[in-house]
Parts: sequence; structure tokens; C-alpha cells
Amino acid sequence: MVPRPRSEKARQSVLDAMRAALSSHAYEAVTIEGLAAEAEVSKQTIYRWWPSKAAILGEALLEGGLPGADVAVPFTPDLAADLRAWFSAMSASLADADGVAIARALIVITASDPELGLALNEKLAAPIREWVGSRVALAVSAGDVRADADAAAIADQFVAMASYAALLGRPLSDERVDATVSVLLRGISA
Amino acid sequence: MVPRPRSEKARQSVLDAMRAALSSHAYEAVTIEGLAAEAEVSKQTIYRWWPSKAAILGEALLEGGLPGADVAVPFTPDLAADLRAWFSAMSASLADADGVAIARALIVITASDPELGLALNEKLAAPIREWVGSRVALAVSAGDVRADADAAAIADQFVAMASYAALLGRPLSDERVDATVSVLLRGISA
Amino acid sequence: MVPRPRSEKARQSVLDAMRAALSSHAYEAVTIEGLAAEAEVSKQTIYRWWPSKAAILGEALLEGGLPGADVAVPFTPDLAADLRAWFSAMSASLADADGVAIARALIVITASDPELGLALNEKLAAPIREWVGSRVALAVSAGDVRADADAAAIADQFVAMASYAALLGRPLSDERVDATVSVLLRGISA
Amino acid sequence: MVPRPRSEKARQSVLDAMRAALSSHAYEAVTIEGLAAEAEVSKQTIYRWWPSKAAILGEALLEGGLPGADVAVPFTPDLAADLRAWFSAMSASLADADGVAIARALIVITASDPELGLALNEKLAAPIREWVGSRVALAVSAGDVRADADAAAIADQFVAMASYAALLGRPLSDERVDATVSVLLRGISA
DNA sequence: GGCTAATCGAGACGGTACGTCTGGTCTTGCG
DNA sequence: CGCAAGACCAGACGTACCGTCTCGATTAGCC
Repeated sequence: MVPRPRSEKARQSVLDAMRAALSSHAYEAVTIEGLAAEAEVSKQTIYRWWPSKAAILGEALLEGGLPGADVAVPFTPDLAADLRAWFSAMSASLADADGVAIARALIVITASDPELGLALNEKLAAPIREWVGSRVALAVSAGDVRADADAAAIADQFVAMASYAALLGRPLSDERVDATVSVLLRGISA
Repeated sequence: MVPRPRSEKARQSVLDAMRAALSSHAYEAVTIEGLAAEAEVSKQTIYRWWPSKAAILGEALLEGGLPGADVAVPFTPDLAADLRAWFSAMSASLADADGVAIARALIVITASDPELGLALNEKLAAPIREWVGSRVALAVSAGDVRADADAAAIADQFVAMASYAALLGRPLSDERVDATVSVLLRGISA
Repeated sequence: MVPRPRSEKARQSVLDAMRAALSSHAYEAVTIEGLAAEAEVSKQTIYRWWPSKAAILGEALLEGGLPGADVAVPFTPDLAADLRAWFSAMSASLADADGVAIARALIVITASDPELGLALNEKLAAPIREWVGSRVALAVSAGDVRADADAAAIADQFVAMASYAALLGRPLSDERVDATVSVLLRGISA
Repeated sequence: MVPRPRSEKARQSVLDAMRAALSSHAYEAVTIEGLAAEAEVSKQTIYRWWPSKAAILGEALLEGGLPGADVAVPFTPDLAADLRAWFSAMSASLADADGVAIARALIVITASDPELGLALNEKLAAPIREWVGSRVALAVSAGDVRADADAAAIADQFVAMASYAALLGRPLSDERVDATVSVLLRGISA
């Protein structure tokens, strides 16, 4: 009478299989059949619960954590140094093999399924905007930065730069980080 | 001794078919068999000359012109206005259906075949860097901008922003263009 | 746990398609893709169950009946007349369009896949050997034929002759039947 | 005015390539492209002079000698011994690797191109009929055999038996040779 | 010694079928 | 009802040959 509930074990197996698969193949080489085999789950179970490969990855990432989202850099009085440290840390988390794979997967998903892509990007960008926003607000109150500084535009520039670097597989060197921070910072400095 | 030379007609048919296909389907939905049928060319002829679908698109773009690469905005004495006009035009050329399709295709290619992707991005970015570079140089000599302005970093920011906007399918509104130009410009203004 | 069982309908469709195809084309012109289309079955379903075109034909024949194998001629007291009647009937069943097509297909299969060919030939020859064997045994007990008559050698001669005639597409005329029976019969008559 | 004559060298190269190919692959695995490559001849040269793969093999065989056609067994006073010796020799020439390959190729050709097949079989069978015919005629004049012996029917039986054995890849053992000769011989002995 | 016309090599071309792979749907019975 | 198992239809993949079609570059004789 009471239907059997969805198997949490099967769900986790599939998400784990997706994470594992992305570590060793490109996103496009990941196959639903392969995931099913790796997760020891039937194909039907996957199709029953997820509408697409992208959705599986989305769920895996939302659950397991997005790269670059968890960097936590303490505030110091030096705005430029903070931005540099934070941007470096974020770049680094995108530069290892898994980070690049995930970033590329995100990009491909976004290019092919804009709806899901936007949602994932929002999730990814939100903590970045938040961090930049609060750090800039602090700088404003400290008088380091003009009061009308557009923190959102700044954050967007960081996100765009990081995304572009990840796409090209071109890790952000210290010089690039410096140059980016310099340009953006001068744009708002008091 | 001397074989029949490669058929230029067949080559053009394939490139045209790729351009046409991209106008109506997503890049991933484009099929080599479909191209062959559309171009009235045998599959083998395609495989003989191109190693991958990405290579066909690459050649089609290199030959037919990349979106955003051909914007030519005349220089006026107003640096900010010039940058706004130019960035708006570039955004627009990426915003129509074909532009978005091509941009997304480029992104997917880059994510799956970094080598080719880098080359294509270089081709795409080069005229942008050049335009920004020469306009900024002009501004420097006019004294509008500090002498140590990092034109390359500025150009990279524009490219990254345009790429990110195209990826998200989020056309750049005038407000965004203004905000971007403002931030970047203030970073270098004298 | 328990997979969907093999579709008997699909299996029969494929065998029927093979029989139909052989009626209108030569065996070598029969195509797996054509069979799949005709049977309204996917190629994969064919490849899942049969290793080769020859195997499909083999199964179709084993199931549907081999030509020449089903001739049933009643025994009369006249050995020569019985052999003539039987050999004529067998020749006739190999002489119509389908019979020739099947015989040639069998020959091509045997020439290209000896293992399967031998098995099919064995199936084809067995009832012939049996019929000839029992009729000759009867003749022996009636004293018409010497006791050491080698029925197997006689049967082999019939089979070889029929096969050779089918190969050449040269139907066995009454004269050839008579001549063959005469020669073979005199070799064993008492 | 006078065109360049056909290159005998190219012609021989192709025939040699066909003979060589048959020694290592099955007839159906021999490709025109392979022959052209092996013979260092262009495909067009082959298509210019031969209408089909079968025609090449036909010409190669007619020129190079058919297996079983060249057995020459001296006549002795013992008819049975002569037939046994001759049939053994013919079987042997069909039993080595090349013989089997050629015999099977002949069979496949005959099954797929009856016209050419008949012609080749005629060429192959003619010396056999001749040899059997003259030996039987000698036996008739020696009084060993009834005057109305049908030498052609006998010869056909030998040919059919040899063909069937070659098809099955079943070499004719001494026992089979003995059994065949016994049955056929008793059919005509005086 | 040139002229000329078919032959030759090389291999591109439009096709067709191959056998494989994956996608997404369906049909089983077990738990 | 969820699930594993896997058969099913569909259709693209990249490869192999087919037989036809250009291309020069040779070669014969005959002028």
C-alpha cells in the first residue's frame, strides 16, 4: 500500500559515480550507461530521477560543493592584498585537475542547457559576490574606496575573468591576478 | 602521379552546411552525417579532410568571420564614449541568434578541444586587443589616461566579460556596458 | 534481477526477412541493414543475437525447412523406379527460384564459414542418407541388391550430384537422373 | 596516331597479386584496392581491363592452370587401379592450401556469377572428362567393361564428388576414393 | 624529332554497408 | 512501487571498399 521510497543509496551512488567519472574523463565522455554501471544502478533508475546528464552533475555539485565557492580569506586592513589573496585562492581551487574538469563541465552545461547553467552559475557566483561585496563595503566605511563603488560590477569582473581563464585552461598567474586586481581596484579607489 | 586535386566546391559546401546547421541547431546536435547530407558530399570526404567536427567549425569561422571581430567604431575624442560604443557593438554582434550559437559552439569546442579552442580564441581576441590597444594608446598620447595604463589587461577584461555574457546567454544591457566601461576606465584615467 | 526476455516476434521477423530477401536477391546482396529495415528491427537487435549473416540464414533454414530434405516418396517394389522418383523430386525442389537461391546461399556460406557450412550440410544430407539407406536396406532384404552394398557411398553420390547441379544452376534433366541412377544402381545390384 | 599499347607488366602484376592474395586470404576477403596496392597498379587500370574480381581470378586460373586439371596418370591394364590412382591424384591437388582456396573461390564465383562459373567449370571438367573417357574407351576395347558404359556420366560423378569434397573442405580419404571408384566401376563392369 | 592518343600512377569523389556505441524507453520478476 | 537487469528501437559514429572521375606524366608508333 505504501510505495517503496526512493533509494537514497542509489541516489548517492549515482552522484558519486558522476564525481568519479569527471575526475578521469571529460564531461562529454561521461556516459549515462557508464554511470549506471559504475554506480551499480540500472539505467532506468537514473532516467526515473534525473532528466539529463547535466542535472546529475548539477545535483552532485550543489551537494558536494562547487570549486571556488568555499575560499575563505580573512579580512585585513589592506584591501588590495585581501583581493589578491582571495582571487589567488579562488584561481588555485580551479586550477587542479578536478577543478578544471568541473569548471569545464559547468561551462559545457551552461552552453547546452542555459536554464540549469544559469542556476548553477548563480550558486557559484553568489558567495563570490557576497565576499567581494562585504569586503568592498568594509573598504568604503574605512574610506579606502569611493562611496559609489559598484561592488557588483567588480565581482562580476572577477567571476568573468575566472570563468574565462578556466575555459581556456589558462591558470591565472600571479601577474594576471595582480593586473586584474590593480585595474579593478584603481577603478574604485578613493 | 598527380592525383585529382581537392574539390574546393566540396570544401565550401561542407563549411556552408556547418554554418547553416549552427543557425538552426545547437552545436552538439550538429551531425557529421547531417553535414554530409546537407552538403551533398560523402562522409568519407569529410573524414578525409577534417579530423573532427570542431575542426570544421574552426575552418568555417576562420574563413567566414568570427562574430565580434569585425566591429569597427571610429575614434572620437571621447574615450569613454568610444569604449561604450565599441563594447555595445561587440555585444550586439554576439547577441543575435547566430552570434550566440557561434559563441556557444566556440565555448563547447574550447572546453573539449583546448588546443583548437585556444587558437580560435586567440583569433577572436586579437582584433579586440588591437582595437583596445590602439584606442588606449591614443588616449595616452592625448593625456586622458595615465602612461602606465595596462591596455592588455583592460582588453582581457572586455574579452572575458563578453565571453561570460555569451556563455550565460545574457546579453549585455547598456547598464552593464556602462558599468563595465566605468570601472575599467577609472582604473586607468589620468 | 530478471531482464526482459528475448522478443520472439523480433526473432521471427528477422528470419522471415532473410527468407524474403533470399527470394529476391542473391545471398551476397542481402544486407544486415536491409534485413533490419525489412524486419522493422534495430540493427543492434540483430547483432545481439546472431554473429553473422550466415548464422541468420542457418537458423532460418533449420527452422523453416531445407530444400530437398522433405521429399517423401513411397516405397514400391521397384528399386530403380523409387530412386528415380525420389531423385527427381529432390532435384525439382532444388530447381525452383527459391531452391536455387537457398542452395547457392548454402554453398557460399559453406565456402566462407566451413564450420557452419558443414553443420548445415550435415542437416541437409542426413534425411537423404536416411532415405537412401532404408530403401537400399529394403532392397537388400528383398534380394534385389548385393548384401555388401555401400548405401552410404551411394547416398553421398546423390548428394554430391545434387549439390553440383545446384551450384551450376543446371537442373537435373530426366536423362541425367536416369543416367545417375543407372550407374549407381548397377554398382550394387545383385 | 597509335595509342600506347596495354601494359603486359601491369596485367601480370595483377594476376600475380590475385594468386598471392588467394594464398593468404579467402576469396571474399580479396579486395580490388588490395590487389591494386599489391600489384602497384592503379585501381583504374584494373577497372579498365577487368569487369569484376571474378574475371581477374578467371584469367589468372586460365593462364596459370587449374588445380586437378593437370594430373597425368599413365594407363596400366588395371582399370580400377588407374581410376583410383587418378582420382587420388586429383584429390590431392585439391587438398593443399592453395588448392582448397582456389576450389572455394571457383565455387563462390560459380554461385554468384553463373555464366563465368559455367565457363570455368567447363574448362576444369573438360580434361577430366577426356581422361576418364579415353580410359573407359580403352577398357571397353579390352572387354573389361560393357560396351554401353556411359563414360560421361561416370566422369560427372567424379567431378561432382571432387567438387563436393572441396566445398566441404573434406579431403577425400583413400577409403572414400576406393568406395567411389568401386561403386562407379561396378556400374559399368562387363 | 615532334605529334598524338590511349595508358598509367595517384588518389579524390559520391555512395553503401559495416559493426559499435549510446540514448532513452520498455518489460520482466524480485523484494 | 522501486529497483536491477537488460532487450528494444533509433540513429550517429568512424572505417572499408566500391566503381567513377579527374589529373598530369609516360610512352608507343606514325608522320
